[in-house]
Amino acid sequence: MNTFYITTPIYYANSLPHLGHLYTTTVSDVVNRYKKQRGFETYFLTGTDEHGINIQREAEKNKRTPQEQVDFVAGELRKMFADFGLNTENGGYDIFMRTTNEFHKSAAQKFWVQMAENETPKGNSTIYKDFYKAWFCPACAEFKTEMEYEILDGEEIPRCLIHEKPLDRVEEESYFFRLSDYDEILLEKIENTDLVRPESRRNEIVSFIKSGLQDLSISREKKNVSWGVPVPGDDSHVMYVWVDALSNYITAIGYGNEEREHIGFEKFWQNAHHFVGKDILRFHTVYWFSFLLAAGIKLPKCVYAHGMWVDGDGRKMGKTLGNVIEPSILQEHFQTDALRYFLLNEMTFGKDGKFSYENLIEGANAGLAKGLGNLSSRTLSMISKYRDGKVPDGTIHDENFIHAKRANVLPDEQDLVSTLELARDEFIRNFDEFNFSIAIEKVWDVISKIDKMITESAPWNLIKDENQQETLNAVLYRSTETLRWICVLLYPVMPDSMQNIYSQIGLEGDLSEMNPADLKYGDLPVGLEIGKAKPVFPRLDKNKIMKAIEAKKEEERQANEAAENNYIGIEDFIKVELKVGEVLECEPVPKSDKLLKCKVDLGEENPRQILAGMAQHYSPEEMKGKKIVVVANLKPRKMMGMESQGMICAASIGNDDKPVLATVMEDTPNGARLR
RNA sequence: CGCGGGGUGGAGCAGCUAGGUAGCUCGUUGGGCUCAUAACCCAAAGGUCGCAGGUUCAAAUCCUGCCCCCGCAACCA
Repeated sequence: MNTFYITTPIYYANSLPHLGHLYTTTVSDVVNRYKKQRGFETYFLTGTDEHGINIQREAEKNKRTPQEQVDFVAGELRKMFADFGLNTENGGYDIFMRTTNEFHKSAAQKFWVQMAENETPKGNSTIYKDFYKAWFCPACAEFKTEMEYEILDGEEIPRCLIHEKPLDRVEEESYFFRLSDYDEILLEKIENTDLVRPESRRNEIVSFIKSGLQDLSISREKKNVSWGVPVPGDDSHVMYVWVDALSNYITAIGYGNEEREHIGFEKFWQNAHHFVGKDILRFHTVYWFSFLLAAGIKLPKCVYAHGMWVDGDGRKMGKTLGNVIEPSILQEHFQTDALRYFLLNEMTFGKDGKFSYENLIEGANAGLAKGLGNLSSRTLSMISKYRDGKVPDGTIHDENFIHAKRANVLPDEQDLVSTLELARDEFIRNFDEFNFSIAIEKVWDVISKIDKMITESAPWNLIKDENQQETLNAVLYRSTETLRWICVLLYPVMPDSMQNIYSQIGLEGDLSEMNPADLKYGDLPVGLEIGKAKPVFPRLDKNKIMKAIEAKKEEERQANEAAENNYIGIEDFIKVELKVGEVLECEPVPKSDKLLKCKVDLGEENPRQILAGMAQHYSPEEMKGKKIVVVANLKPRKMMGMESQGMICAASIGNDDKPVLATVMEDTPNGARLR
């Protein structure tokens, strides 16, 4: 059996699920189902990339361990995929890959070793150790060359041209991958082939390679980045994302480990397809291909870069603009199949597409409710009404030809058959090329043709005419048979709904196992008892849905506003008692580097004992007699065995938080309150 | 000269690689029909294909120049 391996990117586990994840995984799911129908043994991978400094930081921010952080994000993503029927139980992905899987870590190390053992095409060592001294843009997560940064007048630290932020000077020991030796072989593989698609993206990659490749840093010192896979044979380094993350595509199917061997690395890798967003195409071609070449592993069949969704006005989606499409809202208001149809139909695969809730509602109503759903409904209800719910024989005998012609119906079905066959072949051809929207359009041409046939032949008149009974039968049979074809063709796009219509026709069997290429006109059995007809695609009430969505967005916006701008009300401020005090006595705290012990007069009966962490910057003598500002109602706290009954306010400057005492400009009585 | 995408009837797009009557969806207007999810069918209106040059018998399509719009903090397919 032919095999087919499809992957989404493994999504970086430091952000919550969004439309982008949903889109790529949905498209991959559609292709996976399609290939299964076509008789391929398929394997479908999605998952999360869980290592690296950003995860570490995100974990810190959320007061979690890195493992807890990635468990959380991976869980959220799986939840979303399940909500949209993309999980294994619903016939979706075969593995939710995680780079923190133990089998992956050891296999990724094997991959590293295998690369290191070979020479580059130009006869050099593939991996070498060097010192890294370069300007690094944390935002790009990339080192910048002279061409990629600018030094503004009067500044010493260059700024990234993209982000316009100062760069970090990074100097550390690092393992390097000798990418610069792979330019020729990459061009040979990529240029003039279909390996990277679509063509416009391929050109971009080709010109990137031609502009010169720089060796790639593929490790970080463990003391800086601990959350990663250790470099084999050198515990002081962990792999920097690329080798670790990209190799998941092969470790998941059994490369370099026993746990996944049963999936079959040889079997599936020979027909591997990566679907990625255009923003990460470079990593999946230049880097990934070079790694594979270095390890002596065949390249995948195809890397396809799809476009991005922008909002209805063509702007990028983002939190600041508030135009993000929320998976939870999609889940709440729309059928999954309607969404799948929209995602596949609306975007010319490979280009950017516009997405708004309005577009989705209108698209689903036009294509599904008014189009396919209505066709199914009118066809089946006529069979119920006119033929007792049984599919009639569509043959028109010679003696009735004349009647059929009068009713604008062709006596034989040959015209319809060739239309259907052409549509089927075009559908398959375009689907094979991942031209989803064109493939879908072919089906809608057929829907339109049947709608037209029904209107022109007017079955509601035929039923009244004794001579037209065969004509009516033919119209009904042809419509129903077309509907059956459509179910098979569109199954990958809308699995549940097509199975639903299929059973309403009265047919049994699993569409997932029906090869569209095997469709033959006339396979719909005569006399078949149709099932109960019920609407498959309810018409969406645009006003109602938009109102609900707006209300929810407004609610969220207000919640965000309160949380985001860190304003506090006067009632919060007033809780803090700031008072002027005078340092009466001051001495260092024994065995402490930082603490000074002060007696401070706050105009109260007794002076307070306050410990302040400023010994490295102020001497006891300097402190004595100073008028200072104290937080008077801070909960007392013990430090170095002594109680501190307040806090001395100071500005904090520089990287080492050097304190600068806050004081008052004029003589002020002790105990005066600041407000 | 930062990088990239794009400018085609009211809206969203296809067509551009291999020049030859400008197409699709939605919307609008009028008509038809009633089996159907206020659906379906027919017809009409509506376009200087961003601008200016060039090549050509012929340019939305090829060449040159120009103008305009969008994305490029973080997250991120």
